[in-house]
Amino acid sequence: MSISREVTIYDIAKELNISAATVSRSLKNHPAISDKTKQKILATAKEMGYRSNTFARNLRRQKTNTLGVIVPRLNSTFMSEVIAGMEKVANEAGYNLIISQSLEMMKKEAINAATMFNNRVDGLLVSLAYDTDNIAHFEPFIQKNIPLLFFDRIFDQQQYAGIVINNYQAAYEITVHLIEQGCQNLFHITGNLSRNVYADRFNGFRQALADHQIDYSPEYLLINNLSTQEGKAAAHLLLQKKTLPDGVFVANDTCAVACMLELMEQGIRIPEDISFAGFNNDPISCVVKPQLTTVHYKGIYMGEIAAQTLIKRLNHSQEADNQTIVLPHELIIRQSSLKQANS
Amino acid sequence: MSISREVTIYDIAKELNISAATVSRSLKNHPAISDKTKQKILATAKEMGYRSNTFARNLRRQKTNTLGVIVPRLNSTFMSEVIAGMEKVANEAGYNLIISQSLEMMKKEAINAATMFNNRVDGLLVSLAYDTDNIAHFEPFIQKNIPLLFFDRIFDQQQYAGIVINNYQAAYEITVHLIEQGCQNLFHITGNLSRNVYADRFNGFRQALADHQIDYSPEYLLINNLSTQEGKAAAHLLLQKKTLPDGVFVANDTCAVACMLELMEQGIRIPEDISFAGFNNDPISCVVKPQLTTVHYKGIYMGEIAAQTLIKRLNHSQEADNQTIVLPHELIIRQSSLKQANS
DNA sequence: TTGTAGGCGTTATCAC
DNA sequence: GTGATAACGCCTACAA
Repeated sequence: MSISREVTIYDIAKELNISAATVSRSLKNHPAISDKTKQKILATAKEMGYRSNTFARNLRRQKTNTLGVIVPRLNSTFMSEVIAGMEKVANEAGYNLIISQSLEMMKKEAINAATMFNNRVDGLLVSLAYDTDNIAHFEPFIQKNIPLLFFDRIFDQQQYAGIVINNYQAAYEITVHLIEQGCQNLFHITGNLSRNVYADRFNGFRQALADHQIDYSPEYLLINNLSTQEGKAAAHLLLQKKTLPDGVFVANDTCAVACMLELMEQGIRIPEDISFAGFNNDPISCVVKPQLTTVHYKGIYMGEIAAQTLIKRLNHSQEADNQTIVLPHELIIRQSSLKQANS
Repeated sequence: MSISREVTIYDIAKELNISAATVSRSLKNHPAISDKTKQKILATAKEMGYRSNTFARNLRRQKTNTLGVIVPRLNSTFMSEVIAGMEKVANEAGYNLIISQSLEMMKKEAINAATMFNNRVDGLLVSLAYDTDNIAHFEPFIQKNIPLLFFDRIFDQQQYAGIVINNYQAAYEITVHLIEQGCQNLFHITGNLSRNVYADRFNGFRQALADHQIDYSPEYLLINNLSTQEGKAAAHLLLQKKTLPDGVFVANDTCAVACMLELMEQGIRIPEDISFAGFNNDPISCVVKPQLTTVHYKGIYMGEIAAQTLIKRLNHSQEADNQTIVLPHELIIRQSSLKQANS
């Protein structure tokens, strides 16, 4: 099967003995063209198998109708929900999504950003990598006034627009809940404290302790990458302590569940000996026994809002509000993972 | 901050008093250009903040370096792994990924396909929607000889290239395993039988029964959308049966776990009363108690292979083998969900 | 209401 | 080795 040349507006024009300009206008439904001409052109276009050439169009209009997305990892429950939400909104608004993952490395994030820049994305949505400590690699976007929007893992809330939840508040609430269940000896497991999500959760945790006259010591903090492996390791670390904590708040569910299961394996009773709380409301959190108390926030929704906000900024150009948007969260109390309820 | 015009190869040419052609060649490291000139050009290009214009390039070369991906849903554990794998391979090979979801609707799948076509993707990766019963909407790709590759949920293995696992074999094996554990009264829950994955799993199931002289009756088959809700509903349906099955094979883990949990809620003992087996090795399958026996196949790997295969076809043009590739799977036996082990 | 013409930034083909 | 030039397909002043 030979690859026939693409049909262009010139071919249509020639076929109908009119100008290419008229064809171009008709195809975009320009008001100045008579209905009869339009009709005729649309018909022949379809008949000849015409499809508009996005590049020529982009080249001409200096616009791509494409949004770039950079996330730490694509294969996490939360992130896949976010992406799903973004795709939905973008698709409905006629935008395409170019997606890439930094694999939690600032270096790859920078490379991805450069690729996005060269691909002339109209706007960029970013959730930062684990070790990103500056955003020089996004400078080109800022300088060229290409809308840049962070979500979830944002950068300097004051200076750069972002979509987040109130991690501080959520952590505070869930810690208070643990305290109200009778925990006095609380432990916190979280990620890199230079990422807003983890720093905020940690601060919320500390404040809750302070507000309830519970001492905090650095001994009660463990920083790891929040993976299943590290959760398991954390369990063993806990077991080596002189006094076992009676409550553990982990900054994500994956790690919380891994830690919980390993402790149970080692004979610790949950929640009788230790209460647990996680973060994210991952499906595993309600399947595990005992079920895990956690913080819920809707990934799909965050993705939708992020895409909407970016697109709005694209349309209304600069004057759109550059505020950081804080989405709601919700405590999911699952009594079975908490002390009081079962004792 | 004013948006300055983009730097082009002409600007560089003018700056250095050479021709644009030379600049173009230098930037692509053409061998015919002297090292000295190259050096000079590269330096000024960087200095002037030049970035190549993808559209102009694409327009000229009739190639986009972009792969399209259409999946049923982005927010499933399996699919996010697949996408992660694809992104990795594509990225390394210098391709971008445009991703969209059909939300399990053939109609949306068709719209997405049209968008991909208009965006001139160099190739297309597709996992079919729940209700897709023909692939007329991919005809334009086939006619234009644009490589089209199905994965996981493929179409007519004989005629169209695809990446799959041997669903038949996997289902056969897991069913035999249930039988070997002592199950005599087996039930199967699966999805739309016009999708290869579900049809094949069903056939494997039936063959295993036949090979072990176990009767099969349509009463022992339930077709639903394999969601959590339907899993729960399935549990109640089972409870209404005159005789409870002693083994259930569900075509995915999500539904299997939901069904299991609901049955346990209703007082059924797993695995003493009913053995369970699922499919996919979703994280929840090893967190749930009792753990679920299941079939594992690596989403990331499938994504990588799919992208690699497509890109290979892109490079070696037509003569590449158009065979369907069957990837390995693995039975994950978790004794606790199976009768014999505990009884 | 329609047509003309020039340019968007690159690269391929010829020349030299 | 390097330069001139002509597409690639579309859009949009400006003209008619």
